[in-house]
Amino acid sequence: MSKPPLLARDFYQRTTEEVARDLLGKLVSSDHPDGTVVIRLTEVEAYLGVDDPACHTFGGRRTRRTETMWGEAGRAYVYLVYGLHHCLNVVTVGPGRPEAVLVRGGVVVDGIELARARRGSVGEGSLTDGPGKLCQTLAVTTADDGIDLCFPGSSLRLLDDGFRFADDRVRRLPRVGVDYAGEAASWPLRLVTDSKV
DNA sequence: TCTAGGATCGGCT
DNA sequence: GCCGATCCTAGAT
Repeated sequence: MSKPPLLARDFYQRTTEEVARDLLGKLVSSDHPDGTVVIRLTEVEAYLGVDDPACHTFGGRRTRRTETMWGEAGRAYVYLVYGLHHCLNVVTVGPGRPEAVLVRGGVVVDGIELARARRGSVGEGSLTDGPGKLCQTLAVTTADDGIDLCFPGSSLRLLDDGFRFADDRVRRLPRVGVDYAGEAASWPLRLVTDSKV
């Protein structure tokens, strides 16, 4: 496939909800010694920082884990949930505004053989239909926390090949797995598209 | 130090 | 549809 341009820093330096919407349809490219896997994003969730009870930085929490979210936009925030699954996020806005977009799902558009090998014998549809699975497919771990997604030499990058989902293909739903966040659990910050690309 | 709980997944009923 | 795995993180002591 041809080589689509990198998303520039200013793409991420907007409101988190704008970035989340525009991330749908963009490409995530992951380079490792065993090869490259590229996916097109079809599902994301916005996390709105210190005023969002579902966000790791709610109330201004700043710890070693969340340090990346407090920094520059356009970097990867990777953490471990339930002790065994990784989650990939994209830091938005800018320094001092610890907000991010959680990457929940996509479809593999390049490196399908490697993706299958990493995920074991599972059906095509279940390759990347969840944050933990997606990280396994892209071989993303906490070692990738803080990576600059705008830097051409990074092993993890976000690309724009010009594709965009039409507004009528984007659905806004409540976020998943954040019941503990009270009313915020029902905020429609989960953006889903149908995965037929 | 110690304790409680989690931005999930896959297997089982 | 329900439930357990599994261990890191954060906050309390």
